[in-house]
Amino acid sequence: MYSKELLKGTLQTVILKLLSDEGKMYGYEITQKVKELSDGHMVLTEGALYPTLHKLEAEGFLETEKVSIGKRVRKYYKLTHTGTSSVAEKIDEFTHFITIMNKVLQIKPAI
Amino acid sequence: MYSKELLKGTLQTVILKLLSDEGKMYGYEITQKVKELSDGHMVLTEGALYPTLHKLEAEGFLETEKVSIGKRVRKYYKLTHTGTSSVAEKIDEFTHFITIMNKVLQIKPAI
DNA sequence: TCTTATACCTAAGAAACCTATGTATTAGAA
DNA sequence: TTCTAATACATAGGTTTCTTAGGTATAAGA
Repeated sequence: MYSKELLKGTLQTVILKLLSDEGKMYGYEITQKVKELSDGHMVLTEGALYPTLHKLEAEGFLETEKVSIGKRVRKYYKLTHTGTSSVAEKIDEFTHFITIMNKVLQIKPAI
Repeated sequence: MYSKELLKGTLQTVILKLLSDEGKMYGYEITQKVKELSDGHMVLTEGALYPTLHKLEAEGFLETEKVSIGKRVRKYYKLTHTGTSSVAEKIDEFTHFITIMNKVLQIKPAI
């Protein structure tokens, strides 16, 4: 089991990248996709996910579309233009961070 | 400029690894070493560093030795036995974290 | 019928960090 | 010689981000 502390600050990047790849997703779908891609190692709690989605929407990175599925309402999120242009930047930030950490820790690049 | 949010959770790992390599260091020395190794990209603020050092000491990972330099007192930190055996574990946690993030973000391993 | 999965959400608190501030010594430049 | 920058320690208050815990409701399957 590894420290969840390391995940801090990565949630926005993960959400934006997934939406960039998938086009549009709803909250629950994002939690499942993350679980799948990480082989169960990364689990997004809803208490972290939903506030972050709302924040990204409020800041203009995401926009929503409500879709009725029977009596239930799904809320789909997709990238705005601003959101789209921020994805590459977020990924770059992350890879840069890893590069620096590898230097500071003086370890071989992680797989 | 990259987000400082990503650094959260890495400070303990950085401190323990540096002390593992260097034997003993004092606080100010650690800030300088990190700046040097990261080519100026990572800057440890004192408001983050000192509380973390005190915490690691209180938890038994570090022990201290005071050395007088003229009228000034330097506080050297070094790993305890517990601290030494935790270093590899911390590094493993970090590399595991990167592996998972690369999967989730579906990007090529960072340099 | 009962449990699990799906699907949304918020509130309260913890943890880690930054900013700002304080104190004091030493070295170097003007 | 005086002033600034570097060295060296430390804490207080605030912010951000996350976890824990709880709430509501529909749908599917045992």
